[in-house]
Amino acid sequence: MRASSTARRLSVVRQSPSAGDKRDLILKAATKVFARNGFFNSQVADVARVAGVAAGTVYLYFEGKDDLLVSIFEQSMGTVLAEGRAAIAGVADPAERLRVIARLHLERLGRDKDLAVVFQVELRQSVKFMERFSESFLQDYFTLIRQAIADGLQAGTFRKGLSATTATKIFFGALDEMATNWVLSRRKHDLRAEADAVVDLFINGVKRP
Amino acid sequence: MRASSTARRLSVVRQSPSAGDKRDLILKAATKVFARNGFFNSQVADVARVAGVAAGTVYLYFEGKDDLLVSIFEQSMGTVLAEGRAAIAGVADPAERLRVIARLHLERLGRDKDLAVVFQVELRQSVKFMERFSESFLQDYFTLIRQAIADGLQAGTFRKGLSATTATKIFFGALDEMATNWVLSRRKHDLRAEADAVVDLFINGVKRP
DNA sequence: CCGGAGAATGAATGACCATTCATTCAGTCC
DNA sequence: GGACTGAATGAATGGTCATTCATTCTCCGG
Repeated sequence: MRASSTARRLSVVRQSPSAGDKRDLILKAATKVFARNGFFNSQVADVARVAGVAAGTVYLYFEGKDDLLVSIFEQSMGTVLAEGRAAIAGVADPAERLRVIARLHLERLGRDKDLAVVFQVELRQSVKFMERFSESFLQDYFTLIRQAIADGLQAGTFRKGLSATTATKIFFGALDEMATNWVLSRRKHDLRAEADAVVDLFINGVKRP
Repeated sequence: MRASSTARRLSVVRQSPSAGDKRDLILKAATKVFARNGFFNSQVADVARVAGVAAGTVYLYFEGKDDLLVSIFEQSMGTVLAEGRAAIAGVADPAERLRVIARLHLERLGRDKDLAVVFQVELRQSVKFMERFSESFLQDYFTLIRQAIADGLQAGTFRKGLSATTATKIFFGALDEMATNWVLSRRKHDLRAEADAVVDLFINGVKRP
């Protein structure tokens, strides 16, 4: 977390044909290693070994150990946000838009257990880390959700007087807990299948109508 | 996380008048230090200094650094569970019981920022830690919630066909996210005040009736 | 086939810190 | 007051890695 050099930028500039591949390779290895041992119990050398490169090579593509974790987050969130925006682009109904988001959210994590572990557990290392994440991509993700809720309020399909911000946190919290629970539970149920239950409960509540 | 000796048990047996006090003192110091630096970036020596004792003294009361973290969790959860059970004992209405739980949950964390940080961030260090926690006290906490929901289903005040387990995760997830968000947000709103919003949304959903 | 440039290597370095334990301290009893 | 006991101390130890960088490898143009 110390350095602030240009390693990443350089790696982008590097023209060798397999440069991007190797970066991805290391990132994938890091995801696996961090997921299985935890970030602080993982050695950079482990990541290198799993990636099939020497320890020093990691430092050609990343600023240091911390940068590996940060990069996993940034890369995944970048993809997720892009996919999310694309997926809801054509969906007008706010409730339906929330459903799309919930499905994407749980499907993505349910597809890659290691990534899910890193997201649900390893990324929450320290307040400093989390504050940093919360401020960037995660903020955008929250905005995606809040927008749908705000639209529902605007359109009058959602109850008046609701706080969009609070509802957003609750919606995200519900999804987040489903994912965490899945990561920690021994018996592996289908995470994706739970998206509809979350959305349904969020829309209708538990009370008998 | 290695040893499994009897340090803790001994400290309970110890008869010196201030033994319990000192253990608490160290635990409180650990909460503060872990909250501010993160568990892995904290040194046992820091905890000792804040507690006003020598480094070695910590080992008279705890098995090691890990035991500090585990003990913070166990002590707090023990209290919370006892308080929670007592508080809902006289409350018959399931929805009202959920309200009591939500208030207690957010009030307790809102009262002690350091404790909140440790619970929302530091305790989620690694899957190994979390699995261990999930299996013990947290399981009991979930049961507390699930029972209220099951009762609501039984009584017919909650919608038929709902999965109590899923609803429990969603309810807990919502509370959990409120707490995490509070911990990470710069402007300190009143966490306790959000309990009602969570319960209300959980009961009624967002849709206009 | 040679020279050179960029990539990759991995052994060596230097910090860092949990834990131990020989020593000191403080209180109690006779 | 002196000997005993358990509590507390904190300097020393040992092990663990992140990171560096001198060296080796690979590949390409001429």
